[in-house]
Amino acid sequence: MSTEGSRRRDVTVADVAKAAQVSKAQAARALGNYGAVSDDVRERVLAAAEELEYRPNELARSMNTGKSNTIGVVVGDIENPHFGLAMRGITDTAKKSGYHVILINTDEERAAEVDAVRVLLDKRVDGLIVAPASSVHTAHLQQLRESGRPLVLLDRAAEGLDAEAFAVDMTGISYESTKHLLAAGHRRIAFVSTLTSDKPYQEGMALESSQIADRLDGIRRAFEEEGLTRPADLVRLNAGDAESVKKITLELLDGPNAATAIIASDGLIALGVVEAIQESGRSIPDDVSFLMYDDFAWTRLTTPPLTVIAQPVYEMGQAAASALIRQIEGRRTSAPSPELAARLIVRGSIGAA
Amino acid sequence: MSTEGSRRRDVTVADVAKAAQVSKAQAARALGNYGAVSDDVRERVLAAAEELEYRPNELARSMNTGKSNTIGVVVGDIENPHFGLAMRGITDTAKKSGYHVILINTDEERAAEVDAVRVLLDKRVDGLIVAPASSVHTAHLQQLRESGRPLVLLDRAAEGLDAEAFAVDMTGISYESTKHLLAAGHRRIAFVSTLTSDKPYQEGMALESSQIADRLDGIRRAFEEEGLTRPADLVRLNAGDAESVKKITLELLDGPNAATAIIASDGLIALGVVEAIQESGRSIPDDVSFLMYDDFAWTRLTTPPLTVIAQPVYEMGQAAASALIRQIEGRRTSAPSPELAARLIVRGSIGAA
DNA sequence: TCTAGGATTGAGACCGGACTCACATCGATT
DNA sequence: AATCGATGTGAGTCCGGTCTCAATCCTAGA
Repeated sequence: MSTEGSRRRDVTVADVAKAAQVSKAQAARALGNYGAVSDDVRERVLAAAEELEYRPNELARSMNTGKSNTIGVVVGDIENPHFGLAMRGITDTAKKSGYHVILINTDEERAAEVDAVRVLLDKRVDGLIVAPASSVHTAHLQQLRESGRPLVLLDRAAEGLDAEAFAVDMTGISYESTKHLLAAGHRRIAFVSTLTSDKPYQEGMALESSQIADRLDGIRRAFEEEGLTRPADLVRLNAGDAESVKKITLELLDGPNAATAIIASDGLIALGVVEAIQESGRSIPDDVSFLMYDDFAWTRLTTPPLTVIAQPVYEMGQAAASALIRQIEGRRTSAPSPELAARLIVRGSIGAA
Repeated sequence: MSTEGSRRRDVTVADVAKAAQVSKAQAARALGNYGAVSDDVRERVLAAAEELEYRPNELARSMNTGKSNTIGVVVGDIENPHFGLAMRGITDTAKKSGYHVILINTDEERAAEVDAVRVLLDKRVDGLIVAPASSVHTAHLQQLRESGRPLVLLDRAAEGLDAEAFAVDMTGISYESTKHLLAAGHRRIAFVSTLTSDKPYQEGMALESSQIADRLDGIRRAFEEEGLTRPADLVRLNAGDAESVKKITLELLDGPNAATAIIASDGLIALGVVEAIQESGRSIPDDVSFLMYDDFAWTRLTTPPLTVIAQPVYEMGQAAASALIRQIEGRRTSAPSPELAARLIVRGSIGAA
């Protein structure tokens, strides 16, 4: 109907060659800028290419160079600003080196992740950046590793997997910030995470996420160092959607053994927790203290502004991308990976217990 | 050093064929599930494929089917949650139809956008979703359109470009919310946008962005309907980074002709404006009223919660993706595009002038 | 028993580039 | 004038699939 005379076939080197009256091989050389080509031929070919609006088919090129100049990124949820920012770091870095990025979202589901990795491999990406949904079930990544394709991990480590991981030292920062809470007199410190789990949390339980495990570890160590025991009943998992976050928050604040401080494991949870606190008529930090991971700009705008754990997310993305590209191009580590340290930014959401 | 015996060549149909003792053609048929294949052969081939862990090379497949099952997405800034959410809508929808997504960031620079489009075309994506940096300079999109490749626009329209655009009716919602402000007694209403421009805004000036133009149009209409004139001096462009946003905000609030209400054109600007207002010791809505575009969760957490214009961003992404896929697959419009209406959510940031 | 017509099958072309190899061409060397 | 190495050049292969085409195999109907 509106298709202007059937989508015309793409212009190929052969077409250019014919127009320039040279062999396909010569045209390819002139276009690809390799081999020996006389000035005369080069000019004619380039002119013809211009004239015909020739554009190389990257697919064909990839096929026999074996390089697609594309890296695959697998994350749990691009809607989460944490990943949005990391993604920005990745794409910026990739672009600088001439790589492009294919993004796949997994909704933090392992099956989707397995599938994503396979799909990207089938598309022959040059390497992958994965934020693994699980730090334990990593068979698919292990396999990927063995196939020889470059892989780096983002945000989380994976057990027994020989791959560079770009994440901050969670145990350390968690320890440090728990100390901060303890110093303010808090003992009933709650931790709320999206991490899914069949059973409620209990001491010593194995966790799917290294990140969460490390954070809990940091908390425990801080408590122990003071000769105290971390209240395991205040560790809450499965805070999937806003509804469950709110429900959990209210539970934590209820009863004689209520929490006096809550740590939100990420920005999405933080929103739910703070909203639930406000809706229940309580105030931060008078009724309950609050600490969250990730320093989003909006955390400065609430009353009071929120005390947060800032992670260099953009830099993590950058670092992951450059490390991956380095691997792809077979270069040995040039510069040691940058620091990637998290830090506690004290604002107004933590008060005395 | 650790490369386990040189990255082994990929397994191809030819390998599978040999293992199954059939011709390459038969193996391909069994694997690709087309043509006629006897049960016996099919079984042997499938078994051999399994055994050898055969995985088809999508690049090769794409090359002679002419389909890459990939769509390209070009946005200004994936770090902006607005696009993060839209992206989520796009990837979710794409996945359902078996498409994958290549993302390119342009930093809202036209040159980068032109380049992005070309690159995606070279990669032979099946179609593109573009959030055009400019609604005026659209030669590259025009060209794309003429090449016959499916294209849909996201978030913004482009002048004289025959392509479906998925965006809300900006003029309408802008008109409506300005009425709301006027009803509260505001006359000095400011509008702050990132849109870059050589000259400061002045009445009747042509703008690069249809989106902003429409919003200003809505504001103007609302004023005119009341027999008033929209104060053009309060329209501020070039609010690029947080610094300039703050500077502009302070300017707007200063002097005898200060603004009594500020409209922030997007979430990033909103953060800067609100922060500047707070830092200058003023309060919302007592000293100045505030309205912003996009209903992010954090807008409910500030004191007071912010009055916003909610856009169905996720749905816009979904709609854009399904429309594009429909085009790619040559189907005629089945369902009419969903509504995509923005709405004013009144919370506490608008008071009497 | 013979045969038409569908089911199977293998050889090979093809997609669009990159690249190998053998064969000129040509000015410089001796 | 014969020789040599450095270009130039075109024919043709290859990458890993899809797909056409002609040949072969079967089986039911006559």
